Amino acid sequence: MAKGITTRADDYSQWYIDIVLKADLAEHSPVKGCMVIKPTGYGIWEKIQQNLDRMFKETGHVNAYFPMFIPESFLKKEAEHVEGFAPECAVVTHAGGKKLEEPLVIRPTSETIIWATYKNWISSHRDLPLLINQWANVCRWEMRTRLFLRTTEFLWQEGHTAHATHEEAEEEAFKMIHVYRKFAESFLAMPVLVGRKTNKEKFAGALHTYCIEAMMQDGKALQAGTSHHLGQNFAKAFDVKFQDKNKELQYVHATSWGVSTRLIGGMIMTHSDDNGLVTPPKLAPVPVVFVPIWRSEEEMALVTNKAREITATWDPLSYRIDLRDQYKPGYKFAEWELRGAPIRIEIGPRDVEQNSVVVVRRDTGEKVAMPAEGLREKLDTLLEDIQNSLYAIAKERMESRTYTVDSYEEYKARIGDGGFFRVFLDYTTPEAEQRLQDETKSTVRCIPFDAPEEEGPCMITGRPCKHRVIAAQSY
RNA sequence: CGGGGCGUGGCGCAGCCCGGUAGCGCACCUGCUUUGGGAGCAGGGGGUCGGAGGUUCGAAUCCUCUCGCCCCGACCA
Repeated sequence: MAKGITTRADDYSQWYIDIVLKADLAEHSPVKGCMVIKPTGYGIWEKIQQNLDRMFKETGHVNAYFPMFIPESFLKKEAEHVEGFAPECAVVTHAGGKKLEEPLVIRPTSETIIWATYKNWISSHRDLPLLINQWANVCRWEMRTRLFLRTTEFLWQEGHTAHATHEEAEEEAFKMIHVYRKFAESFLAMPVLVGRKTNKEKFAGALHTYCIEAMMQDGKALQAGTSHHLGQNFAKAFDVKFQDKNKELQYVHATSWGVSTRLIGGMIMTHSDDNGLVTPPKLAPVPVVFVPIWRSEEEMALVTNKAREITATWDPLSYRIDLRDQYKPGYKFAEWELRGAPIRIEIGPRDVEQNSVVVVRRDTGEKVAMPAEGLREKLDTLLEDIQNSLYAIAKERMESRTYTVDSYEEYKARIGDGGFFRVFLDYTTPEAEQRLQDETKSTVRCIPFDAPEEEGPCMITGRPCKHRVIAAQSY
């Protein structure tokens, strides 16, 4: 067992904290709720950025950057929006040694500053659609924080688009939640449910919110990404109009969508084990690490030269040779395991002699000898196997822990054990949802897109429902 | 905001009850031996104990106030 890591069975929450700290992903900063993301953690974020950014650009979006300071009055322009964010905003009242005329809010999200700007960018239907994304930090003063899952300041991307019609905006919001789904599945190896939030759970200021929800190893749900159809709410608040083909002035239709460093928390809680971090190969900053083994200077030269020879034509970012000589091989094995490197390669004098290496996969611990010839191809296959296997295991877990329940009594009895519950729940008014939250500390996570038509009585109010929703405890 | 915990070399902790001028492990530096699952020995450097005030000949230790962080619950990506 790894040193100093609480087991999941013992205390899941403490296990998570131990992983983050011991795998050297992040540490607490001097300010409450803030964290320093260390190179190992940031390397994962960079992989997330690179791959998502590509997906955004492939779907026609471009990047820009808007400032983090927002005039306080901007926030107040959209009533629902203000209400949603006011309590968690950090406000700058002094700068340059004096009190500011108007306080500046540190962005909790950028809708307001962006729509104030779009007003000047949009005048004709020819300016639409406007498809912009930004990578940024935002700040939300939460009561309770957790490393990566909920920090006072966090990194994210926020897409903000403007469209000529309701239908186009709807299509965009729908398209982007599917980009997130695809990213979660193929890069994070994290299966997700795709669906719509209830009115109670939707973004303040949106017509509706789409989401992807993942299940962590303890059975709790994690909202991993959201996409909002904002309708004309912000266009009206910031007076953003365009002239259509019929020379009519129209308010534009908007969307916004985002994922954050929370994804790293999701990745950890989906795949890691009691020995440390497990990183899906596609997000691993160092997918393959060589640990050379030697007893003398001669052996060191022999072994490291062999490792260099094997990797001569490889992408330098696809592997690392751990040449540190202050640590013994055993220490390095344990350390790379703790840090989640998907594949470790042990290479010592015996291997050099046989022109082979020992390959160890992080997820299963399986250890096999492989010939040095054609190693790269074998590793690529193995990395793919690991990626697929992680996904398959997570998917199996999510499916086996999704239950169909009809009675509220049964729900109350079982919700504490975790899992997703397919239930009839009337979300057309807040009543049932409120009771659910008060009585079971769980919420409706989403109305899945693929929920089949199925009639039944709400398990709380008895009112008729047309399909089931997913309820669960969540992070 | 409520409950719990903590603040002492970089990290983790002991010392506090019964005041006497700071100790242990890890890490770090030097040297030698080691190196296929978290090396060993020897030598060495580094802190005035979260902050302020008070009691006292003397405070990490006692008293008062204060600041901060973490964890658990009520709000949220």
